[in-house]
Amino acid sequence: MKRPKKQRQQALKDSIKENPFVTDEELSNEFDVSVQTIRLDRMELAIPELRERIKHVAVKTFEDEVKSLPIDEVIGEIIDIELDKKALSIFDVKPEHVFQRNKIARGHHLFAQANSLAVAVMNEELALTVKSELQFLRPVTAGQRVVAKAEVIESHPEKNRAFVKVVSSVEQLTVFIGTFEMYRMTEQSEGDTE
Amino acid sequence: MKRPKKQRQQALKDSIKENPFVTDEELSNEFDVSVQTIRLDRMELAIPELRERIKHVAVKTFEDEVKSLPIDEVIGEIIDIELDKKALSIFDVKPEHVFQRNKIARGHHLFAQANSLAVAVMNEELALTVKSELQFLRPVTAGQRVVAKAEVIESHPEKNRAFVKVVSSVEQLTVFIGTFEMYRMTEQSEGDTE
DNA sequence: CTCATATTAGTACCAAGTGCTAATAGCGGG
DNA sequence: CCCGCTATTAGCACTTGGTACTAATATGAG
Repeated sequence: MKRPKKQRQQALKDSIKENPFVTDEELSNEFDVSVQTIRLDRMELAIPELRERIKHVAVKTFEDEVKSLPIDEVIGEIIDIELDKKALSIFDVKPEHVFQRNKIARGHHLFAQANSLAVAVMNEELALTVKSELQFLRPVTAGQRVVAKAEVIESHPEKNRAFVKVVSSVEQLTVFIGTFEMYRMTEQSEGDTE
Repeated sequence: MKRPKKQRQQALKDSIKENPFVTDEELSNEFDVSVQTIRLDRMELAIPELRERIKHVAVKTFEDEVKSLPIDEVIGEIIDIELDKKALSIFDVKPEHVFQRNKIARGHHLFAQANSLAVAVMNEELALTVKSELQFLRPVTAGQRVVAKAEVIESHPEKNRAFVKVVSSVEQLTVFIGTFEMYRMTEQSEGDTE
């Protein structure tokens, strides 16, 4: 017979993690054991019942929602902003942001934080990035907090352009510098083909 | 007597919106009516029961979570790769990648695709981006497929440096150009799984 | 074979409901 | 004052997805 109580329990854990909305009965079909066995497994693994799992997820989002809504599409949390002048955001580097091998953050996360901030600092919400130059000066690793400071260094409202410089640092040490040429999409002006 | 059926229902709506985790019984205390009245009210207002409300919130977050995860590893699907020479990937722009207002893809996704590809084309997996210059030539919208072509244009193995140029296009039309200066983290390459 | 563990079955019970029927309250109009 | 109407309340059966517990049965290892 299938001896794999351990395997089943591992698979069970994975399965529930992947889809917390699954009932014991569905699981019992999936693993071809009785519902009771699933229940025993859950007890041993200290996995709560469906409703508690769902509630947990819901509570989490509900709490997050308050935080994430105002900033919506921004990577990193905006701490301070002075429209058309400067802005500041922080981004905590977590394991999912880094290369597995050396724990160094992938460049596009730093870029995303800086670019989001550059977009946010513009007085228009519909700002697009036209050009940018980046320097990745020091590697950033998981667990570090990156503070990005954006500054509008040149503004040409008549041409719908502005230049934003973003400097990101970890504990006072500069890790990234980017300059962004931004385009303001006032009204429906399409085709920013440059 | 309190005539306010309408007021109560309005208050009920607000109350549930503010805290979806409240049971009918709690509501019946809050409004000093019977549980049945609360139920009738919910029916009239088409407000689902507690569990369904919670589930709804949970599903919403869960989907968001899955969506926001893929900014993890390689962005875009690598179609063809010739190490140290060139590589090609495609990236389908989906609703979650664009600004809600004008459906234009956020810059960091294009960057992420290009940067990921630049990293991938390097013979080392532990390649870091040092500098880069980007041009966002045309807006890309949801539903479009971005094809990125990376080419190693200069290689200095002795200095552990290489320059990669990435050109991204949608239907033959160039939308993005980026040049990346990459740094090889050679070290002594260990077990190369992944 | 025997013993422990694993699994299954079955029962009672719970929370938070739905769905339904029926009783009652309150009040306004004729 | 009674009629009729809506609003409210009560009560019961049933549902989901469980918990808690007991008991029976497999199954495998020593």
